[in-house]
Amino acid sequence: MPVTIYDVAKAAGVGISTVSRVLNENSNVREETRHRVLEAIEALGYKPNILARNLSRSHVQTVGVVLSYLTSPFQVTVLQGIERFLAQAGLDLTIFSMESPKRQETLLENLSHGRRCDGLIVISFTPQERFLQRFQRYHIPVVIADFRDERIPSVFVDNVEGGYLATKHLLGLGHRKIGYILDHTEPPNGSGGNEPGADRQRGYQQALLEAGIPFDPRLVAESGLHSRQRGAAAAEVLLNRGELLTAIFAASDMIALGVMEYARKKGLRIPDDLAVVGFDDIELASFAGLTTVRQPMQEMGRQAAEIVTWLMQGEKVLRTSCQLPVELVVRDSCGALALLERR
Amino acid sequence: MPVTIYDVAKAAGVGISTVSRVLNENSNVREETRHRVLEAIEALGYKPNILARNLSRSHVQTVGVVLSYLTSPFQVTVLQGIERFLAQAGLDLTIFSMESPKRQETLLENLSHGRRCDGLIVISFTPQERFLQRFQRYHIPVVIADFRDERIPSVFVDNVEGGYLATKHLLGLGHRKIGYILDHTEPPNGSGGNEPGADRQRGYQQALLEAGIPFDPRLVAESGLHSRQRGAAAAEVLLNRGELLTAIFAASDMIALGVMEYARKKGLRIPDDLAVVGFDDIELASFAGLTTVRQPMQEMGRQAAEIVTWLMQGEKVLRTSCQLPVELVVRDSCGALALLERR
DNA sequence: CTGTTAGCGCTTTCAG
DNA sequence: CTGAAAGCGCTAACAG
Repeated sequence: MPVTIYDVAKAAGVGISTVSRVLNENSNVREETRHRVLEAIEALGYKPNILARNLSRSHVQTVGVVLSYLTSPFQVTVLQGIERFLAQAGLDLTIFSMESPKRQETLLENLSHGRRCDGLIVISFTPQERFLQRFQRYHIPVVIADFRDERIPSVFVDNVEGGYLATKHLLGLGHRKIGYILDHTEPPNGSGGNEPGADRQRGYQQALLEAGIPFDPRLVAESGLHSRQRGAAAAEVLLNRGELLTAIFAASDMIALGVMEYARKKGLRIPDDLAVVGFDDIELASFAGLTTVRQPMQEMGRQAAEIVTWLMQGEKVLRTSCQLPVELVVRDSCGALALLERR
Repeated sequence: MPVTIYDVAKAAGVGISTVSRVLNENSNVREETRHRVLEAIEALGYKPNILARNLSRSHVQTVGVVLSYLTSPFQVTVLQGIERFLAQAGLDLTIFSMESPKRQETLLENLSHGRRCDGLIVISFTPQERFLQRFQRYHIPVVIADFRDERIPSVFVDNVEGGYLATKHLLGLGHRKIGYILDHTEPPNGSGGNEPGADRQRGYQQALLEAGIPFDPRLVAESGLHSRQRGAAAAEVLLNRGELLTAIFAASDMIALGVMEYARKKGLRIPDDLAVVGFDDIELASFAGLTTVRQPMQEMGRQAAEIVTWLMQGEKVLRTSCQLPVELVVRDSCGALALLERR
């Protein structure tokens, strides 16, 4: 039923390889022949069968994106950047969501020899060594977004700087007791790389240090996840430890939003009673009037996508890591009012 | 280099078709033979080549999802439901984002004969007839989520009911001048189906009618898109038409959020000066304290996914449309206070 | 420049 | 139950 390359060849009075040549824009075809083939293609409404082409070329014109949650606005925004780039590069994008660590295992297991995609982008985590090796054996390039890993190409921001900026800002407003909430210190699976949350804490501590304020571990809490619920819970823990915080820096906007909700529930006014700074600058942050550290999420995705495509074409990428800038975005959640009151 | 079915056959001392049989769990294999093959597979670490399998079976074990914006929390949530179902069904999910109408054309054009996926789910719009025909010719089932179209299987909610519920609620609080903001009345491309925004308006009008309030077209505005910016702009238009609205019902939470932002900017207190009701119940709505009409977004995706997979297996789906329930979720954005003040 | 001929690795009749 | 053989539709040497 479907028209194949043979039909076209016959109709054009040429061999199939010639048809193949014009299909693949191979130059070695006389203009006239080429024309005849094109006409036959047009006349028959021929469309090459991708499946056959894939088998023959042994690739699938697809890059996979592995992310933990489709519920994370941050990750989805990175995904957007990836999608845009891939779309205009003519590559398909298939997504793999690994909601549980166990699922992550089986997922990477499959992907690493399944040839379901020619390249892979993982967001916000780094695969275990054994998977990395397997991907390498199968020549499937992997690049990481939002996570720094020396072993493979990664695109990330300067998290230390981000944490520093946020804390510095709070300090500048007169705050002395500043809490910090991160997702988790240790990566869920014990692989290499630098956890963004931990890096941001470094920046936080550095700013404190410069301001001559001793670091107090009782002012930091872990939320586990980047969710409002967890953020609120962590805020509760922090605020009930007996230390009188006047500000909280959260490792993500989602956590910060949770902090804001908790504060609201407890009748704490923001920023008067509690200043809050987030991280990421997801769309919601502007609605909530949240001061935050902006990451170029889309750009992060775009770059990651660009790098995999290079790698997929066999190009050696020297600059194996790519650091993007962060930027403080000041909004209402830590008004200058706080400054006056506290001095 | 990679181990093929031939290697396994040789190692197990059988023919390749036997290996194929055990691979595909075909019953006609003696238990002992089967065992031997399994061992060979294990020993060699054999993994079937998906590309070859795809060509042979002529399918790709993938379903495509076409959506307009990855920026829409609503669509992403539906996507989540789809992803969950597909993952456990062992199917891959590739996403196609058509940010512009022109891109939609080329996308569907390609998809419809590219055999890049075995089934398709489109979110919030309906493809033009010619594409539908082509998909049918190529036996690629298509199902729609969040849009009703008689021509193909669709999963949607009772939008009229939703609009009715929202308006009724406002009416019950004592509001008489209730505005309505929808995205657009006419579908971007002139294809069939019922626009949700228009249906919700029907419910709105019906509630008004029952309350004996004449419908005033000056109280409805179009935002064009489901975005905060557009929502705010529409609110401005509405609020400056000279009618003294006390409440606005928005066709989506994003629009409602925009309304809230605009109100905030203008110093209007919510709900005291202006009550707001949204639609969807995206995660943000609860943060914003927005009263809204909840759609079972994940479930919508799940059902759509379930239906395509049935169709892909060649099953005839009789019940070509599936309507899910909506539910009013009351939060602060239209407090009962309004009732007292206005009476 | 162009046609012939092997594969790509698996599924699937069709005989035994 | 099992093996041989014929595709699936295209790409890519390899000869002309």
